[in-house]
Amino acid sequence: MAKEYNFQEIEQKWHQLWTANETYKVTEDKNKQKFYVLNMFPYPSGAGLHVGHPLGYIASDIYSRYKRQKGFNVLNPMGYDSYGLPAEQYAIQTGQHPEKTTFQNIDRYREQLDKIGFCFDWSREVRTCDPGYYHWTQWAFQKMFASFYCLKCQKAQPIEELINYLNEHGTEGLNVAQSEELHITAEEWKAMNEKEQSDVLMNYRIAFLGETMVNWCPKLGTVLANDEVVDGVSVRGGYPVEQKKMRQWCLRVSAYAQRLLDGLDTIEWSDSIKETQRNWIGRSEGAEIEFKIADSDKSFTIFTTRADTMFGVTFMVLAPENELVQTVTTPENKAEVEKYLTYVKGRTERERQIDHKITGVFSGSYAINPFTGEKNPIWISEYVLAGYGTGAIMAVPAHDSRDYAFAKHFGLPIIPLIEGADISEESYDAKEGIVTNSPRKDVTPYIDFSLNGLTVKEAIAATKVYVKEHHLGRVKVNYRLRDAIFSRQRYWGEPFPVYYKNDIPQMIPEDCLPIELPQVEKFLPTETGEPPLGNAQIWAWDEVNRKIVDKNLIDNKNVFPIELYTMPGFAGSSAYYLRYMDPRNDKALVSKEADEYWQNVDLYVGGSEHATGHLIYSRFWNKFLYDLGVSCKEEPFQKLINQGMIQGRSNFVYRVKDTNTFVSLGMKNEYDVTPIHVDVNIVKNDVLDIDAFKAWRPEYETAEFILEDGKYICGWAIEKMSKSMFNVVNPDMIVEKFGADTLRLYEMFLGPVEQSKPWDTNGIDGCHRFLKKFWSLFWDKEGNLQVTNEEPTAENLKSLHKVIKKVSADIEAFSYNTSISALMVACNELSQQKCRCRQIMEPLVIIIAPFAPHIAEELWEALGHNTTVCDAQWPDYDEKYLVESSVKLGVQFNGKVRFALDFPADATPDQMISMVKTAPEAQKYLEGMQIVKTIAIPGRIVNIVLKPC
RNA sequence: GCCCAGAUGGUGGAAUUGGUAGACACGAGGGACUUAAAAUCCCUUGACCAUUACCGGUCGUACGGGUUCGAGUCCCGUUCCGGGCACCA
Repeated sequence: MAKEYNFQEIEQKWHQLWTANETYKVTEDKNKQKFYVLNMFPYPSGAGLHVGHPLGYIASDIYSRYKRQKGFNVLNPMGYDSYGLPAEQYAIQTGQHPEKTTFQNIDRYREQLDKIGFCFDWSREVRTCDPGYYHWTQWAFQKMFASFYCLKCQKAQPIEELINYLNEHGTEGLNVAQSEELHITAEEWKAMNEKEQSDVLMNYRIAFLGETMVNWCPKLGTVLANDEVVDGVSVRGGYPVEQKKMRQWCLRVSAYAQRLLDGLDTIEWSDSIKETQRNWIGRSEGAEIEFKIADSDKSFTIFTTRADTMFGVTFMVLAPENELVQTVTTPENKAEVEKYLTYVKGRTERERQIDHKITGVFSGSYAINPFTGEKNPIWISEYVLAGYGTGAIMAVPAHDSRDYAFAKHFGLPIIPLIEGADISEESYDAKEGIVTNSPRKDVTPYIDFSLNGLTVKEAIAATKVYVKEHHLGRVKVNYRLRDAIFSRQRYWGEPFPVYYKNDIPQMIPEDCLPIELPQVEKFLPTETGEPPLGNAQIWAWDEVNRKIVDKNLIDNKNVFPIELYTMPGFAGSSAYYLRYMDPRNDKALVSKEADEYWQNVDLYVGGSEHATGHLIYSRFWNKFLYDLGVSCKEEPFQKLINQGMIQGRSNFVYRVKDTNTFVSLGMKNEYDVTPIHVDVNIVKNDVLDIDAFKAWRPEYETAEFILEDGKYICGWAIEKMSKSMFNVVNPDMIVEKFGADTLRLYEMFLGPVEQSKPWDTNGIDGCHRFLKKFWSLFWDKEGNLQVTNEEPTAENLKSLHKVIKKVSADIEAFSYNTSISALMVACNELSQQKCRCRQIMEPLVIIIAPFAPHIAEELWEALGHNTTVCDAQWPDYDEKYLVESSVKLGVQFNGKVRFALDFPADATPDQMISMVKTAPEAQKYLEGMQIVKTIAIPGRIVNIVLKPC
């Protein structure tokens, strides 16, 4: 009896040994080059790990193991993003503390992860809900509170510096990131009381309390960040979201907009994700130009990217929320304007986003074009957004499609400014062409400024210069990137280390951190509408004794209320990669030594759905820590691989209407049938297990079947993986049936890691079969190791070196499916060659180890090694074994292959051509023809171009 | 509407980046072993034509053009699918 591949025994054995020997524990080792591999840590949901999770983990595990064998000191940690809404929602429903369910879920995740054989260093595990961890989330928040962003030095600076500046100069000449432009003299600043000064500083702090329009989700009872809202509904739960003005903690992410944009050029991420981030940041260069309101001493500023179209402005538009609306509305128009504002208020964000109705109202006032002196009517319309630019625009209907639609609808004039542009049907928006009508001599015969004859691009530049020189406005860069709303009205999140003294927020001293999440009985908001933390009794700060005390002790002297908000989900996930470097440090987020050794993440693996959330926030967070000198690298994730989504592959059975008879796929068109989802776990290769089906549901017990070829073939469709479609595949079942090594191999063999693909177990047998074949290479019929010390043949060496070359290159390129193919080929070749030389087999075990570590360890041990295969050195290939003495090439005439010919490997192009000319097979093609041209590339191609004589 | 990435057998996918398209695997068909099943092994498998057999031929990488001795790969246009952004001035 041959020795069987008993994967269950093997895998269990090695899991135990790995744990016992701490095989995957890493320490900072200055003698070795570091390599940091990181997976986006999971949120431990109640549903457990599904087959989509391991995809990325396996890919990065292979890379980690490979790098380790290449001699790198590899950090490959894992942890849990363990604060979040689902656990809290579950707590509200069942009364179970979210910590309890979260920990249960974590245990289940760990169990599932362990089965797959990852090389995580679990001694470095972090959990975002652990006080030892969120200590540093709170700490970073306090640092942001204590900082402002200097635009001149493009860096976060201590707020004290700003205070000093205000003391000396007021806001005069201040070039910093701010919520709004303030004009305060040093004297005014110094005359302010504490509360007023605090409010002024909020305008500059990187973490600040802001009265802003927020996305309020009534159903979830909390505010949401922009990336948590899609199409006017919450990403989690899909509940409606409305705009509401609220006082919230915010992070001044927008201050870093330019650095976030520039940094993209220094990192190796996919073009599509960089593009997504660029869109999200939304940089646009333009100018702010001031328009005076006619018959008034007031004026307002608009933002435009098309300064060249100043001569085509025919009206102005204010956003309905713009503060100037009241000012510009004349008494005669007041009633109409009020009516319109009421209409706009009644429209939800979602409605405004979905249908773009052309609506608006004339305010009665006019604005004076600073170039031409023309009076343009000021309109109010919802198509202008309050949150972007200045909330006011100059309308150039000839060259902006929205202005055009508005002008047509309300019968406003349209003046073309570009030569040859046809604007009879639609506006000409392209930034191309030659400018004309600028100025129009009939309107402004006196102006000494002309754009006529310039291209649009030249005209934009010329206008900006003119605006600057004549103090009509300023050149301005706008970003769409908004500041992040940083507070949530929820329980299960990091508490803010903040208390309120006379309504002025104060930071709890750094040495008193962390402020631990208090226990509460109920997880819902309080009866008075306070956030859930309002239910906590022991939740007040005693300033004198420096500790948390009972709320009843609140007085106005030294006990104060603590912030009731908690931090959002992205707080904990924004700097976790730094914490893994030094996870148990209670003196700092990360020690200087650990940070300088591990630097940043070399390879980050995770889903692309985080492109505008986590991947922006953590870049921002890291840049801030970089400014502080905590992180030595400006970008946290050097290379990013986005694993594709795993979709579900659903199966259907077809029930004949009004019967309990099911008809096989091939004949369903002959009947009137209803497709019904069937559990994919009772279908194999689209063939239904009829007995299992009958047992699946009581109503199918008596089911009858119309078969084809004695089988019931199911239909299939690619759909989202979901319980209701019975297409969820759990990795545990695969591990049980085929082993972790097969699962690993198969998930990688499915296709490129970055591609989304349906989960389809149809091919899993092939991978399992390969492992069995591989296993049997090592054992003879009696179950003894058949590896010998024979000298390998040239053929053996060639097979081995070919596969080493291919697999090394493919792993570096994350092309795991092709490396597995190469391993399969090598296995077949060596099996055919009946190769059993140790010199061949040992390297083979080493290169299969990243993919199938359990079987590799077992064989490595059988080969007589008492070290782990993880530390076996990755073999180098030698080109000399791959060189052919002769190469068979197709000989082409006029680009068509006619016959094959053997060429010496070192033949020169000329020699190749003369060989072809003299080859007997060639004569019938050469006859009566003359050679026009010859092309020969050694090892590649030989082609002779002929034409008749 | 704008931007990005794609389209290759019955299926998942290869193709050294311009050099014999379809590696590898699944599925399917045929065969061997077996009382039988499982497992294992061998052969066939892009389409069409030709053929007793051998040797062959034509067409083929979404569609239409182009560059080239030669195009899945490069260029122009079209269609379709996926992703992102979207009254962003």
